[in-house]
Formats: sequence, structure tokens, C-alpha cells
Amino acid sequence: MGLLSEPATGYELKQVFDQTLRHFWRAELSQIYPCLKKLEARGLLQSEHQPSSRGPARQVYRRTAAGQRELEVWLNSPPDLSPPRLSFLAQFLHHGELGDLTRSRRFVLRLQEGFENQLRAFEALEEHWFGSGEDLPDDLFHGYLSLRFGLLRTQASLAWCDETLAQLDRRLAERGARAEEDEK
Amino acid sequence: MGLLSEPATGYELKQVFDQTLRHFWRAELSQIYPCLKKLEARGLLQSEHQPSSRGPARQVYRRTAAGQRELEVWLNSPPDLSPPRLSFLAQFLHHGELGDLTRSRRFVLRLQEGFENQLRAFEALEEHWFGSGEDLPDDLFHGYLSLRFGLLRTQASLAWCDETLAQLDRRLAERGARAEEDEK
DNA sequence: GGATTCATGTAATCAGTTACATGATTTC
DNA sequence: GAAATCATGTAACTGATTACATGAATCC
Repeated sequence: MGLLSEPATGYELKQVFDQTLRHFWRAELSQIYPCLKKLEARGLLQSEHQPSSRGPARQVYRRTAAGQRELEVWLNSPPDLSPPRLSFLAQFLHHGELGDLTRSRRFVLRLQEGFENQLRAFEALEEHWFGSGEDLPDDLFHGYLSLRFGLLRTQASLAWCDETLAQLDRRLAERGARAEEDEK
Repeated sequence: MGLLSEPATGYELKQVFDQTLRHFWRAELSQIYPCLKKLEARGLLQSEHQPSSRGPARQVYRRTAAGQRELEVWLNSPPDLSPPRLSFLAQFLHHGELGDLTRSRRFVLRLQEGFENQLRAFEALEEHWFGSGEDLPDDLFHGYLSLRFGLLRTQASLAWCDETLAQLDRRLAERGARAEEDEK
């Protein structure tokens, strides 16, 4: 609903998800199309069949007055902060079972790589949409701040990787030292 | 599977979720029980019916050798970094539609409150399980680092709240100033 | 002629939540 | 006697993913 500030087709919404929201929301076409129909059936959206000059006909959706009201109700509702499941953290948590810290080390290196890619993607988005971040027009203001959220969190994740690698290396060094002593 | 390093009942697993994993994974009993049965049907777990001295009989599950192997395969599989959906960010992103920054401000204050509660919960857990964080026994090491992850991310979220409130206030001040000028 | 993009959808399946249902034991 | 805790589950529903299916227009 939020994305339909301008009328759009399901296909176009998908592109918005892929190009600008992918750091905190993704959606497949197979979810978008049925969802749009459902919202139309509830009277929150209204669609129009438009034959297109190039390519197949497009189904263009726009909000109804009722849809606008529902959206505003949602925007004013309290935020849900229940933490999402992080499977990689669950994996890491049980890495103790493997009894081999070098595995954990490799795992964290992969995480680090992933977070660095995310960070670069954020920076590219920031560059593309917002430049320096100063004097933003109203319609970009919230988008910029949402991006900042992702950026700060990813930086924190990278800081964790550094901290964790340091701790792992310290443990591994202690092990190594103890093993050498045992040999004597 | 990961939680069954020691044999346990579904009820006990639920308590682990609630008491120590709630910052990145939650599960309801109505999910846990069928899941345990499914894993047993797949031969990854094995259960034993134990009449209990106090209260109803308990169904105690333990990993089988096959279950142990599957677990290790999962632990060694690459991390999934696809970002989870954050509904509160989606809300904030579209707050521009409301045309009233004081609403956004109130929203961010609520977020801040929520994150502060999270932070306090983390600190309580840290205190309870790990004390200073120095010289941890092997079985607490990964748990401690997982907690650190949540802590660092929540701190980053709070930093975002501060930054965002400052930006909102700056905008609101500019608006106010401009409105006053218009009055003259 | 072949690949890519535009454009729409359905079906099967999986994961997870909410609500419902039961009942013993312990604590106050 | 009432409330809380221990203990197990089922049913209905919702949300989301994967795979399947179709077909025109454009670009190389």
C-alpha cells in the first residue's frame, strides 16, 4: 500500500522492491499479484486495465480513499520491534558443538564478506539517490533516513565481525600455546 | 536441533527460546511440538516417554547419530544474509505521506524506547550469564559473542534514533522559522 | 533466430501464529 | 478453592517461497 503513492503495476512494484528496498524488504511477483487482487477485493485499491504500446497490457493499481485511510492508520500504529530470526546467528551460536574454532573463524570471515557487500550496496544507493545528504527535498527525507538505518546496522555488524575475529584468534593462540607446552 | 546438545522436552526448549534466545529467535509450543515429531519421523531425533514425579509425563528428545550429522552439515553451511523484513522501517519510510513530521518524531521516540528496553534486556542477560566476559569456558564462548551481536546492533539502532531525531528537529525548526517569516 | 525485458498469473508447498483443548500438580 | 506452573498437543489460518505456465516486444 505504501508504495502506491503513485499508481503502478505489480511489475513496477517489484522493481521498487529490488532496486530500493532490498535491504529490508523483498517480495516476489507471485506474492505481489495475488496481494494486489486481494486489496482490490477489500476495496482498498482500484485497478485499471491499460493496453500498452510496447509489450502486454498492464494492470495499473491506485489507492482508493478507503485505502488511503487504512494506510494512514497503519503508519500511525505503534512499531513492532519483535526481533526477526537470524539463522546465521543461530548457526554461530551452536558452532561450539563443532569443537573446532577455525570453522567458526571461517564462518565469521564469510559473514564479514557478506556485510561488506551490503555496505557497498548501501553506499551505492546513497550516492545514487541522496548525494551528500544535505538539503533533501521532502519526498526523499524519509528514504534517506531509512537507508541510514541499514548503513549503521551493517557497520555495527562489521564491528562485531572484527571483535569476534579478534576473540577467536586470541583463543586459538592460547590453544596453540598450551598445545606446545604439552609437547614439552 | 542445535538446542538438543542435552536431551530435552519441547516444554524445556520453549524456555530456552524465551529466556536466552529471544533477541533473535522465538518459537511457540505449537510450533515446537509438531516440529520435534517431524524430526523424529525423519530419524534425526529419538524420543523417550518418561513418567514424571511431579506433573504429567514428559516426552524427552535426543539427537540420533544421523541428527548429529545433519546438524554439523547445517553448522558448516554458508550463512544466509538476506535481510529480514522490518515493518517499522517500512512504516517510517512512508511517513512522508502523512505530511506531518511531528508524527515521525513521536514514532521515532517510541522506537527509541523499544530499543532501550532491548538494550537493558541484553545487559541483564550479559550480567546473568557472562559477567565480565573474560576467561569464558568453551560452552559459553559462542553464546557470549551472539549476545554481543545483539548488543552492538541495538546500540547502532539507538544511534540512528538520535541522529534521526536531530534531523527531524532541524527540519521542524526550519519549518517553524519559515512559517514565522510568512506571517510577517 | 535467440536472448532479454515486459507483463501476468496459478499451484503446491512450507513456515509460523493464534486459538482451542486437556489435565495433573503445586503454591497460596 | 483458586491461580500458577508443568506438560502435551490439534486445527484453522496467514504469509511467503518455489516452481510452473504463458506470451508479446525489443534488442543483438
